[in-house]
Amino acid sequence: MSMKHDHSQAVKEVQFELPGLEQLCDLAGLFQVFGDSTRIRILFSLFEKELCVCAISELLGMTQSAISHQLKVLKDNRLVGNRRDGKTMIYFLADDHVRSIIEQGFEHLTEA
Amino acid sequence: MSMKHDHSQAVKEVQFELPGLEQLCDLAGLFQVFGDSTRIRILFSLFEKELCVCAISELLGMTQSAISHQLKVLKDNRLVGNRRDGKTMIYFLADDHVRSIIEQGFEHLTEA
DNA sequence: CTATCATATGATTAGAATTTCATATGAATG
DNA sequence: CATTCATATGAAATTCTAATCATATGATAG
Repeated sequence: MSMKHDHSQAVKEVQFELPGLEQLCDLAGLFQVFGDSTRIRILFSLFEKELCVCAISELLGMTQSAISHQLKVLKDNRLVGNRRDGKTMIYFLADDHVRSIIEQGFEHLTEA
Repeated sequence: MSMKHDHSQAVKEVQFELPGLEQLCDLAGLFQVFGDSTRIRILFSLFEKELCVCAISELLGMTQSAISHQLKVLKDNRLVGNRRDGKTMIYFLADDHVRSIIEQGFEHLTEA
């Protein structure tokens, strides 16, 4: 933790430019939502068209409960929206930012 | 898990367009790396200038060990590179993709 | 070549996160 | 209004993750 050689100058410079801790935690929190294969698969599914919970669980071969829980996470983070249609609940992508974030990630993978 | 109303058509259509499971898992894995506040703070620090392990741990107020462990994760995922300079090890951002991914995330936060 | 500094790493531990299971809610239908 | 379908949710259980602690490695200086 402590150190003998000096870098207080570099530390001060960087510290000055660094965004606040809270903001950086929020950002990490956002990426964390994308950082789960189930949620990523849900988001990709919704790229194509809006879908009900039932269809998503069938599509991904997972239980309705697991999907519902993850949809709640996505909704709490405003990455998806939903509307009721009779008994079923239809989920859709909240906005196109979601697309661009995911596409950036995809590029990083495919170019390396 | 099973369902009475029919959406086999929607499921098939989306299934056709969906990337492979392995690729989606890789993508989730990439975002997971960004999804930790310590790692995000390290990356932001490196936005400004390259830094040694010691400087980063001082900057973030965390132990050298914790920082080293996270730097390893970042390096394994090719988000940072490093070079040795005498006894110290200098870390730097691997490429500008890292910047654009993070900036996309930032925009999503600030616009909502 | 011994001591010291800087970093890396393995194992453990503590805290999170995700799935499962059971059950509750809410809407439609007869 | 009782039943069924679609979804939501709380709690328990299992799996993962990140920080800590102790120690190892690698480089330099004396």
